[in-house]
Amino acid sequence: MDTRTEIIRIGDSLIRERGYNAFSFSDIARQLNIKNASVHYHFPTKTALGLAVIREHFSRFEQLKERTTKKSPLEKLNAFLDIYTAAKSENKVCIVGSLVAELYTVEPEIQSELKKLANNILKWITEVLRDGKSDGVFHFNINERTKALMIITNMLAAVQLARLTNTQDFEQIKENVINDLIG
Amino acid sequence: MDTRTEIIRIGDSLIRERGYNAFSFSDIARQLNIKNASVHYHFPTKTALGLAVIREHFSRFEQLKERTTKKSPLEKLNAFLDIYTAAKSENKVCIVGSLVAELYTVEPEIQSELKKLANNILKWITEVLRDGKSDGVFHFNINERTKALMIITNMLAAVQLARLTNTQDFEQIKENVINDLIG
DNA sequence: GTCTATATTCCGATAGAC
DNA sequence: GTCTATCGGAATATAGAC
Repeated sequence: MDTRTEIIRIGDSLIRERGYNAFSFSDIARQLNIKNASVHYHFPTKTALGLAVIREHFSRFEQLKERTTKKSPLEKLNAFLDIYTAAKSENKVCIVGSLVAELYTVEPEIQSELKKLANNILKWITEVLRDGKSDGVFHFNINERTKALMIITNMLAAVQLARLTNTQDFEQIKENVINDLIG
Repeated sequence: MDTRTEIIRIGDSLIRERGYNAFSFSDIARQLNIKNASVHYHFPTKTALGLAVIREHFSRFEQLKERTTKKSPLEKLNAFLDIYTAAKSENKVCIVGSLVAELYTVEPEIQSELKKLANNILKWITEVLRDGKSDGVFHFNINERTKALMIITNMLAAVQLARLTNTQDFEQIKENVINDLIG
């Protein structure tokens, strides 16, 4: 794999495990057995790397949407929830939940890119819920956007809380999100 | 107010607004018109200050519990939700949601104190839900601990997401948490 | 309890050789 | 594309005067 891609992968990992302000180019260099300055060749500034990391998540989310276009709303939702299961298994939080805590310390470009990502996700989940409801598969009596917010907040904070309470709590929350919707 | 208390107040504010790794003793000194070294007189290390901030929240939570001992479960829950409303009004996140994102960058004492706080909150909300259910005021069909987790994750992430999506989203989530329980 | 001064370390970033 | 070397700045922390 090329160095640029590896840098993004490690950067993402460090941000979601330790936070944006806690990682340095040296951390990445060390893991790749190259020098600090070499990382700067690929990403002149930390902001440039931060943007690339968010855009990687953007791209993966677009792929998830494409991959599931012809699937059922339930399958779509499950594909989305799997993102958090993967994060939890590595004891990482999601990119939104990580960067939002440090939002006012990062440059405006990163802030606005993160907002775009969060709103993009919210919009898609809202549509999935609407479709699932008209199919008669999902059951809820509030507007779709609010229901989407309830589910996203459950999952986003579930991976965060999993670091502090019981390991099984994450699975309990995830299971309940689905059961509440289809039960 | 004495300097020590002021330092805790400003430290808490900075942690919840910008994150633990993004604030410095100089930030606090500047706001108090004193010098870096004077802050170190009150708190020899950043870890000592971080611990004091968490313990301040611990103490406030204990006060909330005492203050509401004779109140109804619904009033207790509302008092708890008000913590997040207050945070949201200042565009801050809650102390747990802030520090958990940087958990693996802080010293073990802070990690363990934060775990104690989170589990203490979870335990109390679980009991409040159990009481409200036996009173016939709260309605839900899953175990109390899981329901408590659902509510806490909703609120914890609601203040975080409020930084990225619409301002009204927080109120929508809060309203739905209550309605879902009593409706 | 606050100050000046300073030690140490680390970080983001750049210049220029290879 | 990676290296060595280095700059400027900021952070945590301490010593010692007032």
